[in-house]
Amino acid sequence: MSISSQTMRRLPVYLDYLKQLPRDTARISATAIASALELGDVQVRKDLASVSGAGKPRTGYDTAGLIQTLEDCLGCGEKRQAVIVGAGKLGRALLDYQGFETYGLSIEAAFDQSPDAVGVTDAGKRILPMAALEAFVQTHPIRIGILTVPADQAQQVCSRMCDCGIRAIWSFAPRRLHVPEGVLVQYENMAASLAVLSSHLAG
Amino acid sequence: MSISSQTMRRLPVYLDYLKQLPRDTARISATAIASALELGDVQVRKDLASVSGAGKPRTGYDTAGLIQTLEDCLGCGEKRQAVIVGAGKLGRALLDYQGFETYGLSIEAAFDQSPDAVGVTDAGKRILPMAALEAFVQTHPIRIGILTVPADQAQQVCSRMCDCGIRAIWSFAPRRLHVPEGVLVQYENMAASLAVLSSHLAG
DNA sequence: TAGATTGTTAATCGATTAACAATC
DNA sequence: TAGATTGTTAATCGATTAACAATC
Repeated sequence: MSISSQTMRRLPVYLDYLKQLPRDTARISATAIASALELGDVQVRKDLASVSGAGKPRTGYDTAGLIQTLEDCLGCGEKRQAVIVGAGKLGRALLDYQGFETYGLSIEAAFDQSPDAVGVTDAGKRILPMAALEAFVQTHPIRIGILTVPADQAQQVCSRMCDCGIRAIWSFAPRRLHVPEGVLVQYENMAASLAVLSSHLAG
Repeated sequence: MSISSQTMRRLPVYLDYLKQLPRDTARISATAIASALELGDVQVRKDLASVSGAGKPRTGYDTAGLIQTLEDCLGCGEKRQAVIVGAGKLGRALLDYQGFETYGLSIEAAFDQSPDAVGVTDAGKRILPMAALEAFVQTHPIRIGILTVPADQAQQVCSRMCDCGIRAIWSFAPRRLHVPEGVLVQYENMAASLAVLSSHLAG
């Protein structure tokens, strides 16, 4: 039974909520989670059922157990290695951001075509020249590529990533990408969010 | 007739695509747009119909006219002013990013509780102390607040934003926010995208 | 036992897709 | 005219919500 992508997107929201609860919260009900997160209680129960199945009538879920289950499901325990291509402001911000480690993502290095960008960041992460991309990816267990290059270079860099074996691409570039069968592209479309905000202000 | 939020999110995607076409592309069909963006042609036609209605059978849409219509609809012409609270790496990256100007968003200043953060960025944008937030928002036409503080400060900062008249909040903090009636919160949930990527690699 | 909660089955809702008439 | 394309109406699909039996 595969988990729908809508459910998958809510799992880290539940996990964040559970982790910020007081330490002594031994049990928690779907009803309580739903009310805190402003979601439907049936939706929460259904989402949790799709990964856990350990809820008990009357008492709810064991908090620690549920956190463990969600972490397992999101792969927080594993270390999934990624590289970033495009060491502009956004690329460097993501590179130095610690928060993704919580979810098992470790960004190993960034690459940039500009010789000026090459070096080491404040957090001690390496920025390497573009020419080093293929060798680096092939000598490390890199499976995720993060794209923070300008739109007009996105397809070209994406193709290079796919060619050296990257299986999942997280793209911040506003451009639809063409990838081989089996490679997943996840678009982080900031302009889309902005459009929704704007239409609220206008309407 | 109000535009659905799914459609609204696709409008900037269409706009980006149209703007990168060769200058001499006088007309374009929904079929062509759909095939380039890997969407359904009926979906594109329906989205465009909801804002334009200027498509002509056999010839398609006037490219320049469609760009203009989309820009109007997304408010690219207006200047919507925003502030950022939280001048960490992500906050500063967004502050200095030029790309949002294209969509009519102008980030006027950032605010941070740490005295060390206060100053001026590379791009010449001001970072001010938190105490200056209310006065700044009330003396400028700020309607959008961008939240890039840690999760545990998000609600408190969000409330201050709402209190001084901000009507739309774009939050990068992994925390559900409670806002008064009429204020829109748009969550940019990076962990959710990461979860989808991870499940692809695992599954 | 009574009551709160889970998990499942059925109904609803919204968005996408298919079918087709209208038009240039 | 013939053919490509638009825009609309109906059908489908997926996700959310409501109703309810099961359980501790």
